[in-house]
Amino acid sequence: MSQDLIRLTLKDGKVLTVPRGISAKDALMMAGEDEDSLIAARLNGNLVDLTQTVDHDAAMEGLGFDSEGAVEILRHSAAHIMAQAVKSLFPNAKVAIGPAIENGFYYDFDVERPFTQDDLEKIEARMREIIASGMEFHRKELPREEAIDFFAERNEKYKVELLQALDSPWVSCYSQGDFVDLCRGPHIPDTSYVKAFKLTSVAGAYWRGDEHNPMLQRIYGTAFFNREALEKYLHFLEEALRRDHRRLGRELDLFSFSDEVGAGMVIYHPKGALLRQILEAFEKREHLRRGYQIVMGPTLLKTELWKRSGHFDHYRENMYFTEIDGQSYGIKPMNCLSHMLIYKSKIRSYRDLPLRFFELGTVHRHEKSGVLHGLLRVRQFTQDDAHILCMPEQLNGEIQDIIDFVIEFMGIFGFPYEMEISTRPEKSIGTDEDWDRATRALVSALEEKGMPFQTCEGEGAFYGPKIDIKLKDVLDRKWQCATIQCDFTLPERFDLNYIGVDGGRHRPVMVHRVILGSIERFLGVLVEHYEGAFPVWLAPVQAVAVTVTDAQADFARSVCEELRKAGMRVELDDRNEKLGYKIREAQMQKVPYMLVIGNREVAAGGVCPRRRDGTQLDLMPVQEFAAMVDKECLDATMGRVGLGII
RNA sequence: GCCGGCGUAGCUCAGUGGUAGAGCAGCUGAUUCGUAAUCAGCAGGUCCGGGGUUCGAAUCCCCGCGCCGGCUCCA
Repeated sequence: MSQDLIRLTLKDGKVLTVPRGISAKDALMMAGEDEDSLIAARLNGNLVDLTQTVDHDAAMEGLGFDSEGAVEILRHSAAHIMAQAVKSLFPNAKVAIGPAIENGFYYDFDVERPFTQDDLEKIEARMREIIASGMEFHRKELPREEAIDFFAERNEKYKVELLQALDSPWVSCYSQGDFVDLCRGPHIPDTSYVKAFKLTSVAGAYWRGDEHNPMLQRIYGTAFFNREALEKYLHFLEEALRRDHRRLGRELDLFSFSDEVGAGMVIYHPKGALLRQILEAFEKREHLRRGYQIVMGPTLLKTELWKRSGHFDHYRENMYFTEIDGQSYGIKPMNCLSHMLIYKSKIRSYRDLPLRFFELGTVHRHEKSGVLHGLLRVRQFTQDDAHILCMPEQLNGEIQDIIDFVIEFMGIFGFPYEMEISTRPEKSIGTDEDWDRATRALVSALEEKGMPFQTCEGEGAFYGPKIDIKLKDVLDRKWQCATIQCDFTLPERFDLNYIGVDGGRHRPVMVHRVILGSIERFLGVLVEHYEGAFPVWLAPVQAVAVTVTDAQADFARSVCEELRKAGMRVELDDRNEKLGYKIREAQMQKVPYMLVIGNREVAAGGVCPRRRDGTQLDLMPVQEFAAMVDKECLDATMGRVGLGII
């Protein structure tokens, strides 16, 4: 083969012989790719610009609009365009970093005054000009020192700082028009590829995320290859807004917050409290079925005890303290302490293990004011918390049981989920042997269950490795709820032990775990997931009886009474309003069943249920309706919950 | 905690220095009606709290509380 030819292996396995030094774009066009749909290329697995020249044999693949990673390249380029616009409007602005993120991009700027909404509009307008002019992105490689001089000259101290932290002697910069930015690339060929974008918000953000650093101004935006995709995304945002649990919580009269009470404290109204009671009743039954014992500990415990557990040293900032009779007490931020004391209340034998203590434990954590968010981030919340104390050889089985528990619950609520194992972090306690054994127990439990999982190296708690379960709601948003954590410190600090078969004392292994996590957060997620239209087994009000006129009130009352006796949660709407009005209201309250009661029903002595989705069922006796709803509840919960759980 | 925005009737919001408003919800009355809003009338406010500027503050300034969007933190 001639020296001037190289061989490119294409995605479909075909080999293309091309001149050495050809651009990625020309090579891909020779391979039959459509110029208009290409935005970048993959060379030996690495993303590169279309203008990249190829000097050696390689594997090559074109990146089209729909390819994985394509939209990230677009968004990153959009961030550059935004930075160019900002620099042209605010020449004194210093640029920091501007990556693509999930659903969009951002760029951080150091500016004299924060951006306003007006500024965003001006920036958007300038971006549109830049996009319309179709400026090409040019890559330039230069020695790092040269780049430092370049940016230092332009007073771009953040870029200089970034460059100084880099190891490589050569770096790359990209320019479009007069704007030059330090960047690894790749980028879209020219600015006109950004067919649809929007700047969404502006917020303060610390340089490198560290609160000791200066605060920069971050502008968020998003970009797409076509207008429809942007519209779809904006529609998704609207959808999320409609499902917002804070709004639905008010509209459905579930809960509220009050500035007189204080930030981050939930007030449950009757329907919200009922919903929570249903969840809790369900949980208690499920834990008892699985051999957990329900326990209850106090809210206030002496500070001395928090010192012994290590919470005082490691978690004090988040705790509330008070003084009673000259004694310092701390309000519990976790439930483990009394569980430790229950374990220690008598001598334990290996025959007693495993012990599984379950508590719907209400804890207080002093979260920073800026992070509070509806039910999802509060200062007082209740965990479905349990601590399992077992022999090391029982650990694997216990973990498997918990995983089964989680899987079953996620199935009942209709959530897909992902699992992650987090391993030993740098700052941690315990022997290597402990960590290995516990980590292996977690990994093998997941493997034996055939569960796929991700590994997050060094992300474990300082006291032990953990499995986190992230559920995904109907809008594909991820929420952390369940977590399974091994703990080497507490059994040690509280000197827990059991008498083994050999008659000697041994240290039990401890597992902290929650299934729903915080009941508050889980409720918030549930509200958003179902958009407030709870499945009938969870709905605080399962049916509303609606009279057509006053004449049916007595019969309607007797229907409600009968249904209540059967365990149904039912309300009566006998107000002097037109039927349509009452139906509309029940519909907006998302009640699963409406029982319209007019003269026909009175005469027949039965009900004609109407489902929330508008389907109309035939006349049936009241008892038959109750049996039907009971079955519906049981079917949705794998036979666990019927009528009358509360 | 930090940056920015915001706080007016139960809810959604108008009102930018000169007598606090609308729609929905509520109450009263009429209407007694068959599957997503009947009509009329009435009532409803420490304009988040405190301080200041001003002849006069919902409106301007300061402090605090709370909410929203982020950052950060998350044993």
